[in-house]
Amino acid sequence: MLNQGMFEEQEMASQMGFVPFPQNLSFLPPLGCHQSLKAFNIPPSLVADHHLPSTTNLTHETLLSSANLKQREDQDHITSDFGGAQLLSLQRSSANLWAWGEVNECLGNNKRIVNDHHLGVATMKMKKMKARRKVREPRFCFKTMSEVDVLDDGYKWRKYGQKVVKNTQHPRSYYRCTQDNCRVKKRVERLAEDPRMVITTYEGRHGHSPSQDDQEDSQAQSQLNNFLW
DNA sequence: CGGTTTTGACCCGCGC
DNA sequence: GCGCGGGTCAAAACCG
Repeated sequence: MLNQGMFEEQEMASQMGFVPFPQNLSFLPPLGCHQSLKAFNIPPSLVADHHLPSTTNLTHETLLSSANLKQREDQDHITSDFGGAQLLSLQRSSANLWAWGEVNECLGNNKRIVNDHHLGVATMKMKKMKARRKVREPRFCFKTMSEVDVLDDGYKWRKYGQKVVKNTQHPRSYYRCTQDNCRVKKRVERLAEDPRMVITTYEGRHGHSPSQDDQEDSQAQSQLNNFLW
């Protein structure tokens, strides 16, 4: 829940026409998304909200951060004071409670070694799938007004699925980072109520930097956006 | 020809 | 237990 102070803060910032993304975060949103926001220079009119449109029973997603587990633990009582830029709520959502609970669980169980040699291929596959779905990374989500569905955030993505979700006319697309050993995913969809809005949800954290080429592209994109805005 | 997208099938979690 | 809906897989199609 946002407290009254934060509402006022947001209101004020909106009137000023700019939402400064906190630069002095010691714990950054996953995946270098802060970089994306910074690069895109997203004003409040375009970052209308931060929530997580998903199948989870989430009512208020946050622009959360996740440098490490301990910091997550400490965030329960933080009212996001980032050097005066109290514009992002840091709150433990139900979805992320679930996510972090599972991360903890997996960390605790990482000594478990299973000998799968005797198992059939199908069973192996199933176990892999279960293992993969066991860990749900923290998510970071923002909403922008954009003609294009996929914002260039400097990373290379490969689409691995598309789904029409219930009660929406626009399909949701699923992307995975193409970098080896990088398991970061993102979902892109258009808001049902306002198709001009694109909702991008990142899951996980990159363990690498964007490619040089893409960074240049991103800068070009950013300049284009600045021009348009 | 290699990387990417498309798309139907499948799996899993959840609510009833 | 069953059905529903979201998320993922993987083969085929596509593309540069």
